[in-house]
Amino acid sequence: MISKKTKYGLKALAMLAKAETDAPIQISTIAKTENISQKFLESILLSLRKAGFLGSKKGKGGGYYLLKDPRDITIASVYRILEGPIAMVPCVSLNFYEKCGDCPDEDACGVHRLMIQIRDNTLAILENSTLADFILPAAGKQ
Amino acid sequence: MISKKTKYGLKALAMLAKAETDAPIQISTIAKTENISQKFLESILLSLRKAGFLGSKKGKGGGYYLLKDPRDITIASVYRILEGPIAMVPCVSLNFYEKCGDCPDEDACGVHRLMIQIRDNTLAILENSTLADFILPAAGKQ
DNA sequence: TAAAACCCTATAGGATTAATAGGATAATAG
DNA sequence: CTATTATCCTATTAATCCTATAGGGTTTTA
Repeated sequence: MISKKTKYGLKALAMLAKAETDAPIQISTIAKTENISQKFLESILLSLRKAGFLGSKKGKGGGYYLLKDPRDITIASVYRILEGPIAMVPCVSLNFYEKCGDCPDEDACGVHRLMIQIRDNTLAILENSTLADFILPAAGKQ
Repeated sequence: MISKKTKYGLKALAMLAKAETDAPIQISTIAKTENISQKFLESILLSLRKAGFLGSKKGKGGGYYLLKDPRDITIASVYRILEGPIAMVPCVSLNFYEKCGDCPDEDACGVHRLMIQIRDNTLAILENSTLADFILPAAGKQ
């Protein structure tokens, strides 16, 4: 299960991607449309901006806008920013690796081997899904 | 990321599957071998027994043992018992469905559609992985 | 210069996780 | 029959994480 933070982040990104305009959209607009607590959404969009997905404009007429083509924003990359590791256990994470406290020998650990398989399969899905998949009706990929 | 509960449960099941004997193995033995808090492991094995995966024997010479063939215990089923839903959001969960608080129309929600795809792909992996995959060296499936 | 809108930090309440404690119950060995 | 072994079960706790809120600061535009 992903956190609401990640879910809200994805919904916000989807809305920005659908907009198809370069004009910034305000936090309050997104919050109302998607039924998200505005203050909570603020912190989420801030993270996404610092991660390089979003640009922002301050002052009257300001707001947030996408910096990249939706096809170049993978779900995997958003997931890592908002949710953290994609792997099920730290000892098989590529980007957030941590050694197991228990388990002296990773190569001898059956759980470890299985988790690597699951990680690779999951990654294949998340790396191949992009924001663009939100917009189009669920047709095949181009 | 899965909880330690699920990870410990999988390690314990893997150890029981490897044992290849009908003789019960004691909690203390599993806890020491796998470096798991014994009391914590107790509650985990209890859940797995109630779920029908394990049998137990009390008293001297007692312990836990597998009730099924390792090939008939899918990772998905263990995951659901110890961790909960496999889906990333409740509104696409098959076994633990819950309607979104936000999001009035599920069919119109881009996140919803994507999460269904991810769920189906993840399920395909977890339903096709079994305890038996822990035992054999990572060779191809039979 | 006033209003709009993002920027940033802190914090609080609640839920969940991980572990511990302590005993009750059942089975076996001698 | 009794002592020992080992599971069974409930309750509690400490720590962490999640979600949300508060409250102002800063920048931009009209």
